Amino acid sequence: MSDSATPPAKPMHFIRQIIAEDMKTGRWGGRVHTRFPPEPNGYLHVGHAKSIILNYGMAKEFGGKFNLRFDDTNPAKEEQEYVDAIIEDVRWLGADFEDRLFYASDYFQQMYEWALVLIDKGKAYVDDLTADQIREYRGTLTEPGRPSPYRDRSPAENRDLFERMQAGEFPDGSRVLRAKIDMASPNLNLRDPVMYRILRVPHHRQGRKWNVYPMYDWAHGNEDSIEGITHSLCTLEFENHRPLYDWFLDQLGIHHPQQIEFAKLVLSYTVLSKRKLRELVFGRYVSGWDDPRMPTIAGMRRRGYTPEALWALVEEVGVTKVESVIDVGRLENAVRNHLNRVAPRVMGVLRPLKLTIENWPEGHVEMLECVNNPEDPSAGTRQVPFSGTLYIEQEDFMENPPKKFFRLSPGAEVRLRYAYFVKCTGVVKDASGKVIEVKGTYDPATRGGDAPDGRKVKGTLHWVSAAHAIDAEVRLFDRLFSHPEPEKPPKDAPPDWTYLHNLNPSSLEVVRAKLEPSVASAKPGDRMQFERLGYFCVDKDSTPDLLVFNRTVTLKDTWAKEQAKGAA
RNA sequence: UGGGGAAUCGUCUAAUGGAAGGACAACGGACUCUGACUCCGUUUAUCUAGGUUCGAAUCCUAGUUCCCCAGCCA
Repeated sequence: MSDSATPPAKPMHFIRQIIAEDMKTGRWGGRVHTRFPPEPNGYLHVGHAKSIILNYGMAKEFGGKFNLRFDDTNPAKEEQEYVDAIIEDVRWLGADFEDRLFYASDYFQQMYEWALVLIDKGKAYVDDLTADQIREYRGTLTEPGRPSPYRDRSPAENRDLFERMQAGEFPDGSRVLRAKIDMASPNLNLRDPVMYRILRVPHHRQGRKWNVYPMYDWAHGNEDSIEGITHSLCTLEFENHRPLYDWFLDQLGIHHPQQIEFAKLVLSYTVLSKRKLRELVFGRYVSGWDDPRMPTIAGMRRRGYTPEALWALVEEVGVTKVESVIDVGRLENAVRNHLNRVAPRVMGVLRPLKLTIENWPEGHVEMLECVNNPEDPSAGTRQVPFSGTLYIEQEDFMENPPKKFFRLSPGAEVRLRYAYFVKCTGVVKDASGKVIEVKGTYDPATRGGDAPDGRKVKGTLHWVSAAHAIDAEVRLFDRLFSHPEPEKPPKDAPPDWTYLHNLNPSSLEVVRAKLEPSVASAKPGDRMQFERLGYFCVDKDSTPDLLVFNRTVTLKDTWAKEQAKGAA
């Protein structure tokens, strides 16, 4: 086998395998057509990102098509705001649905006619039982259900009643249309599932045209069939629904896609259920759906995560039927990996400490050349001003340093990145004894950062020139929850315990930072590395007077880890 | 106590009867004008018990654990 000519093959996860096999046998006439079918009742999160990337990725890989389809079958819950947000998120991920933006509600007429077909075949009936009665008649997990007294109405009567349901003659909840399947089935989904309910409310796209709205199980296969979907990918909890998906399509005798279930992506240190995400937003625990601490796509985008990183993560964790929890560290790592390659570097000081160079010529300023991205020579260089009054990071100075502290301390010499070697000669303290200024001297021979005498220093510090630095607000984020599985109650949980008790009280810290002047022209959405600190992204809250940054993710910090070990 | 799924390093994932491999994490080291990146090395796994086989993560039998299902939500 040749070595270099063979690109690394993508892992043959089971869905890729099924599709590859179908392509080989020509099962769908050489077609692959997938879809992402969100309900517009909330924002998309990282779990949806997996589904989007999987669906679009398979279509793309096999030369097929991908649809975005809103499953807007429940007007009571759905809103245009969510439609708009979802479209933006799907596009941002790079999932190109071209002109195939669809709405389930556009198929309501066709579904209605198909329902009449089932009625005429004696496979569906109108039931007058109340919701409670239906539940009671359904039986339990271990006992079969009983037939509704209305189960054997004639097709003619059912047709009349169903048409009058749609005509608005009956109140909400008074009747439903049910499929006539098997009240004794061990699969509860097959015990005469409801196909339509009366909901005399306006639909966000259809207005008042409909008084009956289809249920998921009835609608979904129809939608897939109408669009010519070949592989209908969904999550594990729909496995129990597959027999019903198949039953409806078989009864109708229409195009019948294959439903395939996979395990959804779950992340540690966060929650992903729509209900809980809503609660975080509307309970004001976060600033909104796009709060950078949220696992929503909008939140991740605002925080500075990239689509490439999300794609890499999804490819790395694979696609299986095993329910698993992905360590959020893997996501962060994927983000670092991508940003390391593409993010320009700048210097910024998050917690400024004044450093005065005592032997620096009064008023003198030098422009120093700094590399924009060592991983990408084509990114070039920039000039950064250096002077005798600087800011360095507070944590880069210690008056009484521990062993292996390579940074500045009295008598120690360090390099200021791209600038000069500096030796600490003293400190200035305030009345409380806190160090408020560090004094030092520089070695003029080390301009650019190299000592001609071959002398080495262990530490290199980032810095900004005080007179030239710009101020910025920087938002530092920590995990929203302090527990890897925030929904899991502790052993001694009080009765009123909820996952909100695991909210991390210090997930947000805001600091005033000093940044090198080249950053002044940055625009919202711009991403960059602050050297030695992490990756940062300009936030939309920025004003002409003040840039606001979100810390996307820190750099790996083995020194911090070392210290944590010492502290423990 | 019905039905449907799933069990492989700490985590995620390969293997399709023929040497249990990779990624992340952890640990140790090299390199370094970012304690970053990169590179090298180390530790750690087939749910259990039987069986078939020259050979089992894979096949068979019995069991165990976990997840999903009793919405007029999707």
